[in-house]
Amino acid sequence: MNESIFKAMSDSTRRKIIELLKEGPKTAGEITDHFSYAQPTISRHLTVLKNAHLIVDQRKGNFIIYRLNTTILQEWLGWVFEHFGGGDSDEEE
Amino acid sequence: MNESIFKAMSDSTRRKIIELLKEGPKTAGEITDHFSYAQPTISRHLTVLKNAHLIVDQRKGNFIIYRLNTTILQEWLGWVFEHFGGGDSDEEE
DNA sequence: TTATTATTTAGCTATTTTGCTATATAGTTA
DNA sequence: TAACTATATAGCAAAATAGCTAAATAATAA
Repeated sequence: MNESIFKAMSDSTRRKIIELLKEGPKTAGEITDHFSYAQPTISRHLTVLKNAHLIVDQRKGNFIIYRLNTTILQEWLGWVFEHFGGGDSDEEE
Repeated sequence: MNESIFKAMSDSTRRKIIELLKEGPKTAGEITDHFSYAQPTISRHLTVLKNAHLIVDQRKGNFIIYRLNTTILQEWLGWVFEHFGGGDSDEEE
């Protein structure tokens, strides 16, 4: 569950896609245009992000619009901080 | 640079190792004992974490002591938050 | 020096990942 | 219906990952 998010996040192209979608929803084509990879390659990256529930898609005529799933992203950030932030051996004031 | 950290973080065993080391420094053997993987397998995970500079090692006689590199971890958390936290389309108050 | 202990490194296999091209699908337009 | 557009899926190849066992290394102890 978190596992699929970490895996999704471990690829730099996918991280860039997430940053793109922070600006707002975009079609698959618009996303593809930001990269120099073939269209199916980006499509599969989108699938990975979708399987991790980090993004959500919605058909609109011919296009498919992707948008960030803010909730999941925030939850993940929360989890990451809980587990890796604070509470070190050496940092006490 | 960040890439190697994300890759290191994308494996659940390595994340557990980091959580272990948050309790304090441990020898490779102590770390290994927490898992059911063969000792060389854990050793390689430690190498991955070391290459990402998330942990640091120090020989002490026969043993090798691993400790968390708190600085790098904090930096990474900061980066993650900068890039993925806040600033959504939908969340304004 | 030899043996023992803790750990890493080498080398192998199976699986997963990431890219590609070619093809299929869904929707729109003529 | 036929053609066109946007996107996904299939299938392949190369590379990376994660596990294993066996062997090497470094330090200590006898």
